[in-house]
Order: sequence, then C-alpha cells, then structure tokens
Amino acid sequence: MTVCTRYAPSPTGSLHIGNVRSGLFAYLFARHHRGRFILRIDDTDRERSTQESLEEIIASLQWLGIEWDAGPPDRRYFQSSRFDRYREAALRLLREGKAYPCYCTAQELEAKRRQAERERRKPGYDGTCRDKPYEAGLLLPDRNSGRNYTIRFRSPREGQTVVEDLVKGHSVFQNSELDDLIIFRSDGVPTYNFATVVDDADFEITHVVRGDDHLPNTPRQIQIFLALGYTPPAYAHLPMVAGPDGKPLSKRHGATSVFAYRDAGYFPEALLNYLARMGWSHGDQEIFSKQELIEYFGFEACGKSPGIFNPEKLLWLNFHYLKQRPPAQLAREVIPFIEKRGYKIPGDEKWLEKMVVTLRERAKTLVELVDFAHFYLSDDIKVDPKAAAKFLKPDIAEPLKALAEGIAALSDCSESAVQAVFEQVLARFGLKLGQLAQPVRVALTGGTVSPGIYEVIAVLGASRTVERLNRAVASIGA
RNA sequence: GGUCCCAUCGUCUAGUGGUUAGGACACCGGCCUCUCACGUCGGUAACGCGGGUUCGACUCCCGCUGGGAUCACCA
Repeated sequence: MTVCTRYAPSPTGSLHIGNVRSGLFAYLFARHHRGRFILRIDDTDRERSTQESLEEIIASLQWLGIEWDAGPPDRRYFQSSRFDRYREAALRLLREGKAYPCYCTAQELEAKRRQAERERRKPGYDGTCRDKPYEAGLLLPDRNSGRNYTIRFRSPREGQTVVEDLVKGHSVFQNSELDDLIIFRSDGVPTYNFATVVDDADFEITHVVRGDDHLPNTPRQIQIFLALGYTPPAYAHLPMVAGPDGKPLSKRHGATSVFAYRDAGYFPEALLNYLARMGWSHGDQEIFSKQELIEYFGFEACGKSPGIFNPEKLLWLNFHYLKQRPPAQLAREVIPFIEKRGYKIPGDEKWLEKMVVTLRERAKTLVELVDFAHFYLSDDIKVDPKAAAKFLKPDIAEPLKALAEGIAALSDCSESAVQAVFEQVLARFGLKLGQLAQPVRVALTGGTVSPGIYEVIAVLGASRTVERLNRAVASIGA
C-alpha cells in the first residue's frame, strides 16, 4: 500500500508556524516513502471560514515549497463540498443503530455540564437519549424543516481502545471514558470528528499526522472508523510547539504566522529547516536541504516532548542561508524589501549585487539588510553627532580633502584603486589606516559601523563618495 | 477535577546498561582587524526527586513532583 498523508487546516486564520510544522512532517513522511500528500480544507465551520485565510494558507505552503499532490483548487478536497458523503455515512450509522438522535438542547447540555462540574463528576454527555428506541425512516437534522435535534455516535461502553502511535507509542483508553459525541449538528452540518473520519477513509489516508492535541480525539475517531466498517489509519501525533514562555504559541508571542516571517525577510529554507529540526533530529546535523529532509525523515527520530520556539536559532539559520546565497539571487530577492521602504535603487542589477555582497555577513534577514543599506540607497545621510564630534575634527580636514581629490582623479573606482589612494594619503600625512578610515566612514555612512571602507567606496562610486567627503570637510570648516 | 501525553545544559537535541554525557543556538573570553560583522580558538552550562532491577544506571520498572493537552451543536 502506498503511503498517503494529509494536511487538513481549517481556513479560520493565518497559517501558524506550529501548525504548519505538522503539515511539514506529514509532507516529509509522504515524500520519504514516495507516497501521496493531500491538502484538505476543513471548512465545515462556515461561520468562521474565510476566503482570505484560505488564500493565505495556500500561499504560505507554496512559499515554503510544500507542494500537494491533491487538494485545492480541486473542490473535492473541501469538506464544504462533501456534505452528501457525510449525510450518507451518518444515515448509515443511524440505520445500523450506531448513532441516534439526541433531543437535548444546547442549554440543557450546558446546564448538565455545569451541574456535573459542581458535583465533581465528569462533564461528558450523560446518555439521556442514547436508549430511545430506533425510529425507522428518521431524517438527518435540518433546522429549516424543524428537525432541531443532533445525531450522536453510540460509542461502545465496554472494552478499551488502543492507539499505537508512531511517535508516542502505545496508549490505552477505556471505552467507558468515551462519551457519545455529536456527529451531526442540529443545523445539518457534520462535526469535525465525524467529517475527518469519513474523509480520511474516503481518501485512503494511511497515516494521520497531526499535533498531539488530537490524541484524546483519536480513540473516538477509531471507534467511528470501526463503526463505519473501515480500518483505522496509522497515527503519528507530534508534540506541540510552545512560545518562549512555555505557553502555547499565540499572537502574544509576536510573529507566529508564516506570512509574518516571510515579510520580516526570512527565507523559506530557513523556516523549513528550523521547523523540521524542532522535534526531529538526525544525529548532530543542523543544516538540511529539503532533499535531505525528505531523505532522512522518519517518525522514529521524532521526539515526544513539546518544544519551545526559539527565535534566535531561526535567525541564525536564516543568517546561514543569507550568507551562502548566490549574490545574483540575493540581489533579486532583496528588491521588494527595498521598494517597500520607498527607496529608488541608484544602480543596476550588477550594482545591487555588489552592494549586497558587502552586507550579507552583517544582516540576518532581508529586512535587516535593507536597514544597513540606507547609506547606499539614499544620499540623505544623517551624520551621527557623537560620531562627528569624535572623528570629524579639524586636523582630519586636509587628509579628507586629499583623499577626495585622489578618488576624484580615479578612472576606475575599484577597491584596489581606492586602497592605493588611501595609502598615498596615509603616507603623506603620516597617519595610520584607522585614523583615516573612521572619519571617512562617518563621512560616507553617517556612523561608525559599516562594511570595509574600500568596499563601501567601491560600491558608492567616485562621485557620491567625493560629494560626501566634501560635505564632511565643509562641516568641519563651519 | 477525570482521561491522556511528556521530562538530558536557558533553548533545540545526541545518547538506547559501562561515555571526561556529544553537537547546535544564545552567552562569556582570546585571536583576526580600518569600525561592525564574518571566521577561528577556548569557556560557563544538563541527566527533576525517591525507590527498585543490575556487578553497574541518563538509559529498564514503579511512585512522586513538575509541565502540557483534552473534556463544545470549534477544528
């Protein structure tokens, strides 16, 4: 049997990095086994599902390079288009006495739940309607037609359900702990636990890979599989990812959606690598290409304990990918980030490449790179007053002037040519490199931190350099 | 509260009865150096507790403690 896994997000919000990790693992497992990976949209909750978040999910997965063999835009992979199948399955359960109508109202159930809690009993459904006699020809609920009841699954009360989990191992659940859950709501919409089972069966999912928050649902789902006459799939429940404070990841932790990282200048390779490495490992290796991930991935190497999201390590990984990026590619990728800041790029692609090369060991994200690039991209340089006070003093005016003249006379403003001019000026004034480089740096960049001074000048070009040098000399004179 | 899951440096982890408990991020220090970085060398830092099993437990078993998840007409 060929392996088939699925990722089944519900389009009710952004695609969360903790959530997408489950999708990634399902994807890697399928690819590793040369199986199929399905993207299914769990949109039975029509109130909360939005087109916008569907689009975000799809774009996020595409950006990450997690491609699906079946799924959107094919409507068959939307739960909202499969209601006939759910009705059919539910009706069958009803006919076979494996499900029953429940006439308890939401208010009554809520009251019972509170009562049970007060008496410290378990809050599950008490089975009030479970033993009502079967009504032949009973229809599924439909509020519009006045059929205001729900359908509950008649869960076995004896015995136990064993979950053999590929990650967590063996877990035993007493069936007496499982209450009769609603599989069809009174508005005629199937509930998650039911729709999921019908889908997983129909699509022949062999391995259900998901967050371990679903583990308590699993015995219930297994019972539904059995009632429907299907063989349950294998399960792999991944531990969850928490924020740095150990609490579940949420907006409180700042950026958590895939889009947020994309927009913050992270690379998909870095995010993928990071996500894979948390909760899974392959010896001491830290850097993995997507191909390596696919080649090495397996549930036996997945940890069982929850992980804490570490933004610093992600940043480090991103830095790694940034450093080793081919300059032409990096130049291309940084353009949208430059434009977003409203800069007009003062050069061609080759120029951008040169610029980016001087910056890539100093920035960890594309956004940071653009931050650093301000003095390259704009001539509106604000000189830091403290830096000016320290380095732009009267006795440096003459050397700066001489340097400006030397550079102005250059036919080719290359790093080595610039270096030669520096050496002449240094010799003439009896200065050490540091004594000249820092003032020049302040004059050209406005601050005391920048790439190597020859590189900066080579990228800036002679005219912009001379202009800034002269401006600095003028400011000293004033 | 019931049920289920989990437990090695601050964090991600390697480890599968005998190791100076290894790597990575972060942090600290040296070197490199025109600044900042990069790079490089080195350092601080962990087996939650208590019982067993065993010649020997980080490793196996039990208990405790501590975390987490879940108990909806949400997914």
